[in-house]
Amino acid sequence: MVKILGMKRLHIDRPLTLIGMEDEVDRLVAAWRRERPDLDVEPLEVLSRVSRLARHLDRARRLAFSEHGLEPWEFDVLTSLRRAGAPYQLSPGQLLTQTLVTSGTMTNRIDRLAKKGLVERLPDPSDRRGVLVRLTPEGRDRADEALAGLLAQERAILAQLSQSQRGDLAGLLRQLTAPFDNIPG
Amino acid sequence: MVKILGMKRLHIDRPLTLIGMEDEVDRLVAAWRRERPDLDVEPLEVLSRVSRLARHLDRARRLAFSEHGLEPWEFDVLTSLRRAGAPYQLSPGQLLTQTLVTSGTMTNRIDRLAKKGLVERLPDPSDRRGVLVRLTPEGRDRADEALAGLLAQERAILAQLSQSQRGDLAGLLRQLTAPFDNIPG
DNA sequence: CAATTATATCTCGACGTCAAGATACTTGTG
DNA sequence: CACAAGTATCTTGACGTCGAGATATAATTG
Repeated sequence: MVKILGMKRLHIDRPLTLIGMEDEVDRLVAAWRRERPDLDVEPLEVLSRVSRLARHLDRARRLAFSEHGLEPWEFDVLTSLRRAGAPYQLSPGQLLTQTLVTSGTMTNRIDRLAKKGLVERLPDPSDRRGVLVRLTPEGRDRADEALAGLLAQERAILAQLSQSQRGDLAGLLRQLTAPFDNIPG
Repeated sequence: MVKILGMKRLHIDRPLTLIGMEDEVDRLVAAWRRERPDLDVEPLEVLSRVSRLARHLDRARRLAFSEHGLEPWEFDVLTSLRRAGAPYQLSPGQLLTQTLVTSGTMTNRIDRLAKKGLVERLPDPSDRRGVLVRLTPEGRDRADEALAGLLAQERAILAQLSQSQRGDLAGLLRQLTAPFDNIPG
């Protein structure tokens, strides 16, 4: 790599063959530096990796869940209810905020889960506009099984990192997500 | 927090009020530890944050791009071509692997971009099955503008971290993405 | 060189999501 | 208490994606 005196090149040359492997984002960043040497594309080093990794995780999860006959979106809803604790019920509105989807989507999801017998809709006794969505016993079991499978898969992916690296990574990511999660982003 | 002797509790108590803010995943993990104290949910600390952050980034990007009259998927395709360098052309197949979508989706995307005059389809002179997708001058300009906007936004998000933290984060993420990007995941 | 297999792209129908608006109920105000 | 504003959920239509299969061309093999 060419050294350019006086130019802000804050990233450090890494001997990739020793420390780790090159990834798609390294290639992407190199391409931008070639095509747009006037731009500082350092942000992509972090945020493009986040997006791409998320994409890969989606695919991997889809696979893991299919072994339990669940779609990712089904898992999201069922586990939100499961986490709520007995009696495993939340309003559609509470489910919205947890799953980051719109209300139309959630109505549709609840419909389909109810048809499969994994949740049931109950009238909210304290607000007649409202509804409560409750996990059925089968829904609860399916959620628990799928969670165990997911964790096994995720542990395998994270085996790339040491325990302390995982802690560091979680901490750094928290710093980035906290503004979104706390300020109504 | 309760201390449980003899139990593997590898995460470290952090004084959140001093070091940073709690995020949605902290709440999620706390809920699981309450509902399923038998499970080790540590993997979620990293990978759920990756997924949720990616989701937030999608939304933020959508906003940034809309100022330039582009959708995120349009940006993905246009910038893939832009990065390729002059004459800014790639086959649909090359675009597939860069954007992680299926061939049916890419056909559709190219159709729509061509209708907007941002790309054009040319026959591949060396393979009559093939097609080349080429950026138009306007397509190139739009890609460059949108990229500048995106980088500005991402820099703002990353201002949460110091320079060295950004470097650390990029490195840790690379270790996780490299297996997906190199082994045909 | 014919037959087979592989590759590149496109077509098409099903599906999930979103955004905007509709409906029904509740809360706050005077 | 009446009325306006707010809230919770559902409905609807447009849209983008996927996945399986179709078509056309290339590469391989005997």
